[in-house]
Amino acid sequence: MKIATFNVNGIGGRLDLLLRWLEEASPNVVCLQELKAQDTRFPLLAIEAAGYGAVWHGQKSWNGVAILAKGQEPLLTRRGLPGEAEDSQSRYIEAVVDGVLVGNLYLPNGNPYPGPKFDYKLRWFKRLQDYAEELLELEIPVVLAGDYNVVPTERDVYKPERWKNDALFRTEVRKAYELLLNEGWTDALRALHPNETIYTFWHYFRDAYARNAGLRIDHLLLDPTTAERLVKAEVDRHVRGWEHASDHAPVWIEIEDAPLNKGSGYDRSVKSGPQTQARGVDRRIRRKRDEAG
DNA sequence: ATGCCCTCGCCTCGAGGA
Repeated sequence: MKIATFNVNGIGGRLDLLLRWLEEASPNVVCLQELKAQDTRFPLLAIEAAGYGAVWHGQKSWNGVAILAKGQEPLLTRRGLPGEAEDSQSRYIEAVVDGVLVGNLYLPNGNPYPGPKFDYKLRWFKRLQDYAEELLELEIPVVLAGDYNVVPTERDVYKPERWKNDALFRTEVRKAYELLLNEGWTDALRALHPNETIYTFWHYFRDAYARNAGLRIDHLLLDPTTAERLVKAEVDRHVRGWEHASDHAPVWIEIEDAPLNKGSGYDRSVKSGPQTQARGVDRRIRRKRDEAG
C-alpha cells in the first residue's frame, strides 16, 4: 500500500501536474495540502476520471486539504482538528482507507516570529500532540501525513544558521515535533534514510531547486505497528523540476500488508474487503471515542 | 535586513507563503 503526501500549492493551477503525477506514481492514498480553493471548486470530476475517490476540506484562497483513494471512496472520519472551536482554517482531514486511518494535516507556517501567527502555530501543534495521543490509544494503524512546516533537525535544511529565527526551525517548533516522535510516532523518511540529506521543498526564489537549497518539511508519521510494516519511503524529487511545479515535491511510503495472527484486529481486516475493513476500523474509532466521552 | 517567485482574488496590486 502506497501512501503519499503532496502540498500542491493551489489545486486550481496545479491540476494538470497532479494528474500527471497520479498517473506516473499511482499511489493508493494521497494527502493533498494547500488546495487554495473553496469546497465548490474542488475538481472532483477530473480526479474521479483519474480513478480516485476523494474527500476534502476547502477554504477560499488559503489552506485546504484533501484525501484521495485509488478505486474507492475514502471513509471520512474527521474534518478539522479538535481543540479550538473558533479555528476556521481548513488544515486537517482524516479518513480510513483499507484499514488504515490516514490523518492529513497542514500545520500553520507561523512566520513571522515572534507574533500572533507563531503563537497560533504553537497552539495548533499542541492540539495535534493531544489528538495524536488519542489516536495512538486507538491501537489501530495510523498514518499522520502532511506539510508540518517543521524542519526537524539541522540536517533537514541547506543552511541551518540562516533559519534560526524562522518559524519552521525555531527551537519550540522542533521540540514539539520531537515530542511527537518521543510519544511513539516514527518519521518514515528519516527512519529508512537515517543519514541522508533529503529535501521535500525548494523555494521558487533564486533557483533554489537547481542549487538544491531545500528544506525537509513534509512528513509521514507512523504509529508503532505501522512503522513495523514500513518497507519504503521516498521523495518524488523530479516532480519539483516539472513545468509549472509546486514548490513542494510529493513524498510517499510503501507499507506491506498487515500481518496475520497478530491480534489487534489486523487479521480480521486482512480477510475482509476494503469497505468492510474501513467500516470495521471506523466502528472501533467511534466506540473508543464514545468510551473516552 | 530584504527581496527573490508564485498563487489567489476579481484583480493588474496586495497578501501570504516558507
